[in-house]
Amino acid sequence: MSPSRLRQAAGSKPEILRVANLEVRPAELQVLADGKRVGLTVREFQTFLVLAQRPDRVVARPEIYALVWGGQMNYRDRSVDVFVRKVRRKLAACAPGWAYVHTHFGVGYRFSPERVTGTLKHPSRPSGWGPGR
Amino acid sequence: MSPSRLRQAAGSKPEILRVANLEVRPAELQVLADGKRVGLTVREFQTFLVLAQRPDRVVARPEIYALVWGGQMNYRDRSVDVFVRKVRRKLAACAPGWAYVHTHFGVGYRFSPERVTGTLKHPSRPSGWGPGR
DNA sequence: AAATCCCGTTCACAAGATTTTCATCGCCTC
DNA sequence: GAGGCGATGAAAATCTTGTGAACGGGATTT
Repeated sequence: MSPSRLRQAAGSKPEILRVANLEVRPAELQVLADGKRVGLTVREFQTFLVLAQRPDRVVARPEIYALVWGGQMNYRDRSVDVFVRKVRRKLAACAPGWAYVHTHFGVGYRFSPERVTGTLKHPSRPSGWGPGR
Repeated sequence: MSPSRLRQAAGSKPEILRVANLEVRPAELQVLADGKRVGLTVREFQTFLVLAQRPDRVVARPEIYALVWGGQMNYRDRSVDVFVRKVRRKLAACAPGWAYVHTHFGVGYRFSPERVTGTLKHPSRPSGWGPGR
């Protein structure tokens, strides 16, 4: 996938987003957690933005793929997973005690900032939640 | 691109800028580091000024290009990179131990004076960072 | 007018980062 | 408990940026 188409999509929604302890700046491809700059790469930022712009909604994997990479996702393409993981890791490093991206088994991911109590095996997991849209 | 349009843009913000050990004089197209004048050429100065006037902000390559050269940047035009390098070199020569222009992979550059610890291979690189203006 | 000098552009290649692809392990559903 | 799906870590493939140097035009000097 050419990286050019990606960048333009990045600037499509210039509005700055503020949720919980986060500040997302589409124009600068930057995310701040507690004021600290989370060093997301362009692709990572894109993936995160798609979710952050749809808070509390479960976004299906193919939809995320289509929005970030464009085109249709191949049956077992793991790109989305890999990037969600990278984003999670970096966010966790900047803001321990927070969980932002939740997994919906068999469907996709959902963005909703949550404080994390103690030591959870996985960054997050839902329980009751209907599909997005 | 004609060099005339360039010069006028240079004088657009006559205010003298002082940051860290630098003094930037738009009116004279001069930059002083620790009082010593860094011999920047017009183009070099222009490139540097665009960044220096936007401290701590990541400025995209195309934006830099548009401001200095005017017009749209071709997909793989390396002009900006080349001039950033020239500026870096001259600044480094006048003020060792300082890093001013930082690279943001896939995006562009950011100006923020920083002391450099020991021997770094590259002039600079980003990672985590405080909020940009 | 010819020789130089200075500066902006463009190349080619090396060095670095990021994105993609694989293989494996563990958890979730049925 | 079996099979499917997601989480991970790491290697492989790509794409960007850093550099040094060559090329050319224009201005200046001799």
